[in-house]
Amino acid sequence: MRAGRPKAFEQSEVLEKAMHFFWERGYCKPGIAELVGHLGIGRQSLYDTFGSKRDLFIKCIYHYRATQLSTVIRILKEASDPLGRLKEAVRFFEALALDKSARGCLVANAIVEFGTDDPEICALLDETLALLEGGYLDALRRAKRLGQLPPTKKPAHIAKALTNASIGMAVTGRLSKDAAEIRAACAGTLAMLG
Amino acid sequence: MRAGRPKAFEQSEVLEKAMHFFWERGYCKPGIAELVGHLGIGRQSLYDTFGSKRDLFIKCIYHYRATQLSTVIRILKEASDPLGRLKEAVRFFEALALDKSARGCLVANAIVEFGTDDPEICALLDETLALLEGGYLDALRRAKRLGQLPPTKKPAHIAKALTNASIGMAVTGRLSKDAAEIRAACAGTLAMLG
DNA sequence: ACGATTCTGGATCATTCGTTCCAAAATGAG
DNA sequence: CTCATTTTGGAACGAATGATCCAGAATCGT
Repeated sequence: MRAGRPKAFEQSEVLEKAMHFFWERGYCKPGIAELVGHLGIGRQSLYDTFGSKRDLFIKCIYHYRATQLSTVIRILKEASDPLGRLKEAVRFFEALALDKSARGCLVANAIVEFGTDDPEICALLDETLALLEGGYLDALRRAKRLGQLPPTKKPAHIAKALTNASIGMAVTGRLSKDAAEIRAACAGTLAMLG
Repeated sequence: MRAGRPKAFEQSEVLEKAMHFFWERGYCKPGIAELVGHLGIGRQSLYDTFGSKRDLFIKCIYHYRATQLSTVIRILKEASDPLGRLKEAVRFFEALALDKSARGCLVANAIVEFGTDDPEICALLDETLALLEGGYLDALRRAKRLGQLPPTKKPAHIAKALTNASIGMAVTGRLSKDAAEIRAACAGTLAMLG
């Protein structure tokens, strides 16, 4: 097997950079030139490796799921102290909103930006959101079984409401608000659990 | 005072159409041609009357505030039964999310789309959100005074959390989800009040 | 050295962007 | 009618869009 010049970059590293780029700058606004400038590879290498801008973006959503969202879900699936895990997860989104870069959440941003006119991406985003909701639901059910949750609360409802509030915090995080305001919103949200 | 051909359109009617257009299609994606096609006036009339695309969008935010957001705030400021008003307001955003057109909320959409790179629009959106939060806070304080709210709940926190959840519902509404799912999320959110 | 593979960036593509210029048509008041 | 004003849309602007082609340099295995 003859072989030529080796790849000068790690595909996964570039994907990581691309994810952070779209996360912060959005999909529609920045052009290819700006994107390439942030990736550290040539324009043609980009098209050869990842296909179109849209293809790359879809790969970034999967990467976001695997590297960012998965950490919240891992927290929620831990066996001990499910109520504590729930608070921890909400605090994760609080941290998102507190972040100075005001990136929000890649998935939430994409939901808004793509609207309904790209069914494939839309379905992918919906599916991604369902993963988070599933994590919440799992922890809520265990919390209820342990008596950590008032018996009147319905896990299915709260799971959806927490997912919803998480998205809200991600969007709120795009405005650069006082840390105190964000913490207050988070504290209010946790009132759902008591 | 000599005068010529009269204006063939009502400025406020065109503004209304423009608002609905940006609401549904976003700001960045659609071009001027598509916009003009929906307004029913000529391209040059658009620039003469409203200035640039960005100028028009800012006017649309004000219009949205005056025609859409104001109805929620009016509900929240009604004197009687503040807890009922709060539920009514949350149900307003539930209706937003249930809407088949999947428009979400113009303000929430704009927050995501503009990120941090347009300080003027950003400040306007922040200010607009504060109006909603103020409405929630007002009703919450009155509810607490009337004993409709558990004394442990802090109106300032809940007001921010409800604002946050409202944004979340607006974003969730951009995905076309089952009505049942949206109603469940809404029901869970209302658990904050009990 | 040779062939194979990859990287890079300039040139180029058609398209679209927001915007401006302009000229013709329309319609009012004096 | 005349003049002022407004509407309309074609033409054009420079800039930017996403994407492709291509040539040259780089770097591997043989």
